[in-house]
Amino acid sequence: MQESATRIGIGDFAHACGVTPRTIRFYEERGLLPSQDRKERMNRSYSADLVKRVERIQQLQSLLGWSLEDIRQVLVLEDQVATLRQQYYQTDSLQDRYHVLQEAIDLTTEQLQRVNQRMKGLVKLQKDLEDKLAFYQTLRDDKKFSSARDGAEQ
Amino acid sequence: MQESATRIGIGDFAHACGVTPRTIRFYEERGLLPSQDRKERMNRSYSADLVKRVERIQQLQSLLGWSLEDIRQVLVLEDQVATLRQQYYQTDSLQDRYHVLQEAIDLTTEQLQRVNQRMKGLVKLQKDLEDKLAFYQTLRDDKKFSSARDGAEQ
DNA sequence: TACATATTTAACGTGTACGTAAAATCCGAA
DNA sequence: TTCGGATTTTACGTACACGTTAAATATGTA
Repeated sequence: MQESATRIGIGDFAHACGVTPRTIRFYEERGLLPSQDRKERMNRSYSADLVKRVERIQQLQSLLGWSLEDIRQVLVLEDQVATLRQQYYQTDSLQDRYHVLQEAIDLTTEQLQRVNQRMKGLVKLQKDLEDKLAFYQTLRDDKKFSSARDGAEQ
Repeated sequence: MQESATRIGIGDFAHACGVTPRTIRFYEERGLLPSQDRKERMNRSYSADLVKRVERIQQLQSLLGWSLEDIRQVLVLEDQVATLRQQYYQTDSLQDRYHVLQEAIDLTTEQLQRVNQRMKGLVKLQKDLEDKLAFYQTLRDDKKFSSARDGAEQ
């Protein structure tokens, strides 16, 4: 029964998220952030815990290269599960609960697969780069090059 | 002294790369693929080993989320080093060789840092997803839910 | 209550990475 | 040599993820 926690304006909120207000409104427009029911032209306000949600959006965007629509679908399902968790035993349809959970599991599994695929690619790329780096360094420190470098130093 | 190896048209080449001819021309236009010196309206032709280059472009694009301009800079430097490797001991300026190598090393190091950063993020995301998945599965397989599920099964 | 500053909606603009269409031209097989 | 499909250049179009501007309105402070 707490009074509404400290809520901040879109400027401070966006700054806390490391984005611009435009981005926040854009996310709301695309259904990634909850659209508040505010009276005509009333200003938006945010609780600080929503920052995590924006950070998660950026995470999925930069790390997995997903579109905002992809991300929205993930968030929607996560929200459903969160709701389910709150209403734990009071939910009307038990079948619905089960199905939402199953959907969440399927989606999360798919996400994990994508993550693992990326991981594989990244590991390969990492190895390639390390090999390349070692090769360059070998060339650089090669005696024939060292002598050249000596010549280059003054 | 081999005669020019089997060269293929842009259609087959693009297909081998898993992209469209438009993409190939676009990459050439942006300096990611060598612009061939062909007479007026002569058709482009490609040797199959160039496929690797396009695959590398896609790799950096999808795994690191780099822009084509970023990728171009990397490729240009790699090309310089490759050239250097060919001319190994016949290069005019030894200082130039050293500087190109040093640039390549710096750039590769920077790439590695970016890769490692992404890797960290991915590992974190992976862990989050695994935890989430386990949580969902626990909820689903919870006895209170199992009984609900039993009710749902006809 | 006056005022400075922040926020609002609406609309158009931007950069990236291509897609698509059209008309001319090229190239290889018959 | 002729013909049909592939390729050429040119140019406009598109999807995404915001940026920018402008005019009106809201909000916090003196």
